[in-house]
Amino acid sequence: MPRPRFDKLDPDKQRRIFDAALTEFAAHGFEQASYNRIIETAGISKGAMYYYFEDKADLFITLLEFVAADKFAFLAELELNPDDPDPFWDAVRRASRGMVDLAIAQPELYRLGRLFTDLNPAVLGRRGEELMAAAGAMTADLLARGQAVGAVRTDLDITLLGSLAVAVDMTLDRWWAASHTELDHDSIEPFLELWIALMRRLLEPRDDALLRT
Amino acid sequence: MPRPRFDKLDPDKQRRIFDAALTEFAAHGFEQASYNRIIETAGISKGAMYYYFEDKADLFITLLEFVAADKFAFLAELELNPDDPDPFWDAVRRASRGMVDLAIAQPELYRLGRLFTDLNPAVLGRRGEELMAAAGAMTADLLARGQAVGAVRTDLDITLLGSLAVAVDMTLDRWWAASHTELDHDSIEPFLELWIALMRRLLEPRDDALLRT
Amino acid sequence: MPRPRFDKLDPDKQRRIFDAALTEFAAHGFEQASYNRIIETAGISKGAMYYYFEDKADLFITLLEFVAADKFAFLAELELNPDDPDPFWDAVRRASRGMVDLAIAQPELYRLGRLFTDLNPAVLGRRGEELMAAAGAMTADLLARGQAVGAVRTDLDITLLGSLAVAVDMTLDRWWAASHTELDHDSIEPFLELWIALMRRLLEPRDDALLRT
Amino acid sequence: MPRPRFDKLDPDKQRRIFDAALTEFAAHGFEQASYNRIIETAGISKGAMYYYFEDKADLFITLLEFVAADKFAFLAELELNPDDPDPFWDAVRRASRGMVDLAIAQPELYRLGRLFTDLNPAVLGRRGEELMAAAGAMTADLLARGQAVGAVRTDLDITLLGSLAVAVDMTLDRWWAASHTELDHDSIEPFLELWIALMRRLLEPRDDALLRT
DNA sequence: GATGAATGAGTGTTCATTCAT
DNA sequence: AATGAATGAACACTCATTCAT
Repeated sequence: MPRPRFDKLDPDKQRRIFDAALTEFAAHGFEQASYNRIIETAGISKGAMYYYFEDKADLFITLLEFVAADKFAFLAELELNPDDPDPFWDAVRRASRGMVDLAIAQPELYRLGRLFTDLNPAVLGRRGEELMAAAGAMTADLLARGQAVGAVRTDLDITLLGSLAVAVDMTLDRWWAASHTELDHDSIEPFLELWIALMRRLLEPRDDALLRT
Repeated sequence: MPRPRFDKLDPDKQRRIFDAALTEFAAHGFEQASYNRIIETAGISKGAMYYYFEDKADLFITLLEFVAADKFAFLAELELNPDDPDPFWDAVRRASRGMVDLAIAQPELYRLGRLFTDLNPAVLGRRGEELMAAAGAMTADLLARGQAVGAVRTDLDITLLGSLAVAVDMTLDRWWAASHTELDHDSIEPFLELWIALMRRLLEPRDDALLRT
Repeated sequence: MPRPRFDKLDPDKQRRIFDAALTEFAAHGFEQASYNRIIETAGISKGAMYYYFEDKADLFITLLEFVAADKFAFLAELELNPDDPDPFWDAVRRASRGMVDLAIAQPELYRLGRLFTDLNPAVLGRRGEELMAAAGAMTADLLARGQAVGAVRTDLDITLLGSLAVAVDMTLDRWWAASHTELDHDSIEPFLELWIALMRRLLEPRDDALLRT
Repeated sequence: MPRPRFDKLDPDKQRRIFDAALTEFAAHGFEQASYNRIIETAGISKGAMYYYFEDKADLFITLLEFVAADKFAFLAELELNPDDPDPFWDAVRRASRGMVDLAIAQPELYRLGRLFTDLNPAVLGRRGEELMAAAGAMTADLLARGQAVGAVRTDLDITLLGSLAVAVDMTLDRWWAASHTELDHDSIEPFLELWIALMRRLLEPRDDALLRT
């Protein structure tokens, strides 16, 4: 249960809990994170924590949901015209730049997102699966709109396309992070170009059409 | 050090240890795996285990090395002619089929390999880094040979290409495993065609050349 | 940190913990003492113990601090007149008798103090060093007051003088304990005379002045 | 049992065992030393080690005996004339300088000696007590000869005098080691003067004679 | 609503010693 | 005379969670 109680909690305590959780989860991942440590850092009592959250997993996905909420907001405002793929790729580029900025400005938050995609959804139970499904649906929605304007191939399962896009995205991020430890604003633009170019390679329609599953 | 003593151990016990370790690591990953549980499952005494392996990490990478040993053997026999990319892709297809067969026949072993690519090399110390470096070198070697026959683009960092290939590979595997829970031999061939087609999209030279890093 | 929670603990449990710790530490020293054994003897759960004390070292120095607290209290009340050494030696004699009484009445507590002087401060971290420094400062203070009234030589490093006094003290204690296994009140007075006489030999000013370091 | 077998062992192995033991014991003390580590460092088999030495304690005191053997050799050659204390103190000074040289040249060996004096003889059993008694007898012998020439007071138990001398010795050593981390040959001579002066204070006959026990 | 004391199985690892070969 | 495989209790410490108050 999302524990509606938590919504009514003193916002300051909410923030302290989320901050502590974010730091701990970002630093150690879900399984290695210590719930005790989070509770201690948040400066909240153990009983209270278990009053607000069922357990460690509950806190984790509540945090994820909270963070994910506005990540796909831009989708709602995205307006595209049929047969003109370019605005679609521009939107993708803007979204992508948003992620890069996030990675620089709030690396912990960014790491949390990464954690989520790597995670075995089973350990988080039904709510985890729901969240994953929601994220998948968002991606699928974006891709479907790309398909509508002819930017994205239609010969493959759209969830597979989504997974591939995410995988390539994460690989590029890791590679970029590894080769640019100091944040280097000049290299962001070319990186985004590379990013888009690879996405287009993967996603654009071409004459090598394959099985539709 | 893999504690050379282990080589001389009664093969039956060797197998029991490897089996127990494989099951545990495949099921929980390195960090979450319980060494105690492995020891208990293997039916060996604690002292004996520490007589054969320095610690949990030692067992883990020993197991990985053991498994990885023949994974890239096909590379040695790979002979290619200049300006003829097709044999390269055939070789890639054969290697890929080998992995798929493994995933079906020995899913735990296959999962172990997956663990490896996700792993933070830091937790395994120098030997872990060496193993990762070796795997990276193998991939880079394969790609370099692809470049030599014109099959693979030369405008990107070769380790990035390798990471992308691995990422796409794993995504496809996961997707295929998810959609074909019952092992379904008929769908393997089209899956491999898809696999190759996507790899070519990513890796083949084209006129969208980008930054060389 | 002595985990302030401990102060609020049921006094009976406090005593059981301190008793168990005192017995174990006095019998085996810090390193050889078994924290598990202490916990078991105290009849407390493992988690509870770690709730009250950070770790084995924390319990140990908390115990030491507790014991040391009133050991040097007499110093505060010590009033001496210039150029009259005798009251100084009387005070020293009284303090010394206090230690001897302690050794008879609570030998374990006494042994704990002994442990402390032998201890390598490194194993206890900063708090250990602080405690040792405090004890050293107390000794130095006492000696400095002895110097002020002409009872103590001024030609040697005061910390060296302190160490020598402690060493001679401990040697005498050991010797006396060894030769008087049954507590024998009649022999205490002559022992104290010997004690003072040897201290005077070591500490009093004489014409054999040496290097000042 | 001193395990006569050990005497017949290949001298090279003897040395390897003693070297390994010396290093380990000097570094960690008797209790914290790891017998396994010694065996491993010595490059000898476990079974062999237990063939030569009953256990850890047996190795330890065998090593101590071996080391102590020639420490008091100078006593045999010491010739003194009645009523002339000076040659006695000269001999003491020479012996003392020998110890200082040892501390500089072979600090591990020196630390071993220190270990011994600090040790609770109980943990080493009867042989340990014998060794302690022997060392005590040597010291007593030296002091008795000092008494014979009027250099040493005769009003105190000679074993107490010995213990005091050892305690002061060790305190001075520790202090000197602490204040001269870099070995500083110029400061050795004044240190020896201080050493002798303090010993004389403690040991010389004076008119403050006390109880004879 | 909220506290924090309490649990005890769990972690990975080291230990001195034994004994069949 | 010598090997080295094997033991399993012991070590200090962490864990997520419960529950009486």
